[in-house]
Amino acid sequence: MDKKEIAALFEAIGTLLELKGENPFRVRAYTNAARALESQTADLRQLADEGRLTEIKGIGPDLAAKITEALTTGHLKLHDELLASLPAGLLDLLRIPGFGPKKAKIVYEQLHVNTIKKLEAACQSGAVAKLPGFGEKSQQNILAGIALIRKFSGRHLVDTAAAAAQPVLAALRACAGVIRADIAGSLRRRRETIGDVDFIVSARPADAPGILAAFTTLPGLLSVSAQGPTKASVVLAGGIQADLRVVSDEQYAFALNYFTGSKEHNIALRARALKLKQLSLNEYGFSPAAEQEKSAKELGSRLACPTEEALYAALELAYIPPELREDMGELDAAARGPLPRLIETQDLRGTFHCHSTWSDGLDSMEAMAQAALALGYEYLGLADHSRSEWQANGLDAARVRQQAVEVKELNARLAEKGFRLFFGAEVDILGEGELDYDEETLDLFDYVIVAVHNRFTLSAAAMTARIGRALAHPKVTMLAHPTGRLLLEREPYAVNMPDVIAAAAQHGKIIEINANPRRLDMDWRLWQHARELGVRCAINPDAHSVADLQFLA
DNA sequence: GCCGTTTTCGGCCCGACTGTTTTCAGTCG
Repeated sequence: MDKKEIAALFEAIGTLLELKGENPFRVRAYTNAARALESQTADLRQLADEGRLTEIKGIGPDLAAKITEALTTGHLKLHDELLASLPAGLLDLLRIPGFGPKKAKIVYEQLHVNTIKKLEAACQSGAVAKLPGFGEKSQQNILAGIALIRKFSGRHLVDTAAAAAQPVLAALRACAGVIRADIAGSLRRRRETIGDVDFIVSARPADAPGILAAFTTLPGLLSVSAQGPTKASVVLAGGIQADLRVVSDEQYAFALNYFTGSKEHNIALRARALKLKQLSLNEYGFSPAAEQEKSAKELGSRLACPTEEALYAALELAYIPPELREDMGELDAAARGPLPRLIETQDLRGTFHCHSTWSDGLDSMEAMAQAALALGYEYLGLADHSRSEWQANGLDAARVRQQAVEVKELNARLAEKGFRLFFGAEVDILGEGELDYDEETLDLFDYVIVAVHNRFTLSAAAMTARIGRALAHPKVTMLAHPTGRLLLEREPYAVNMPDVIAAAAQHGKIIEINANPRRLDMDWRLWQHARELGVRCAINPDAHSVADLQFLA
């Protein structure tokens, strides 16, 4: 077991103890210990061998013994016992937003509810609203939360999916008989969350069985759910579903395009093929619309397209990069002429939304600066959390002053390398749009990012007005990711984007795109609108560590 | 369960929001 796994065990024990109604400080000891382990750089086994585990802050004699137990036996007796003493589904209930251990305990004890399904039924029957501490509103919120979970269940963050997919792609490309191989689907479109990973391979039919066999026997697979002559489905480690389709090389561009999607983009593309060329488009090729009664596969393509570029050209469209294929205006734009060049990672000269160990970052300011330098960046902006983000170790005014001194010292040393650190902050928008620092403190920063971290349930109009007031502040430079970050099982807050863009235009502020660097997860007509209004948009994903910076690159 | 220029038990670091309360508890970040 490594420290990450042990940290996860401690985290789980904390949750289980909370469900049992244990002493909250004992619970906190486990969660604190989990954090402490995650940020530990030293080798745990070595510390254990030397009897130095208790030197880690938050680890006492008891937890040190548990770490040793986990290291030697691979599991924890306490964890096993806790799991056995509670119904398995109970933990699942905690995935419902706004539904914590205390509420789970109540519904379990009073209604014997121990699964999401039973909880849903209890809400629908009205039984939950009658429980002490619950009401009609809570009952509705639980139902809404369950719906949300269903919507996002089984989705994975793009970096997790990409990390799982890369070795598979490499293995496929190394297979005998593989002519071309690529990742398709939402991972190719670089969505923030990925349902499953699609691989497309072209090969001669004779080579297909070998390729499919290699795919279904990859090391580390959790299971094989389907295997046929041209298609196979497996579950990769981490629970990510992956599909492989093997096609002929003539079909490759069509298959890649079809399985890259999005569905909406495909529909629009097929409609264009029909309307403009009287051709039916599917995953195997173009065929005359009049001959649709024949199987599309059998017809093959009447219009050879060796590449996606050729496919788009056949429809009199400029090439549309996968990141833009959402039917959000990209077809119209591609019909008018070449699309604007997308920003590539090599275009990045620096980034402005970095956290350090001063707040909730994992690496020091100097380590972050050195990493940025190594990536060839010219600058790096540090924007640690403000006072109100206490759980993220947000800085009060006194610590901001100390940090300013350190930044100055670092800059004195980095200047000779042609590198500069900018001193900023990610400042919470409070109440009705006030900022989390006084004017004197705000004056210490080179730039200020304002961010929404609370009151997520405000109406779009109220949230937009609140953001507008914050943007009006003269010290504010930019607004952090205004759609909110799409987290798994979390909905971003509601905001009226055209009005936010108008407010940014009025006050000359920058809007930060805190998403995948090449991807604007928003109707890009809106961004065009922003550009017309003179609003600058910054690709500025927040980085909490050197690893984050490197992932970005 | 951890921590301590509080050395041996008592405290454990916040604040906003929501929904249920008629003065507060649960959840979240």
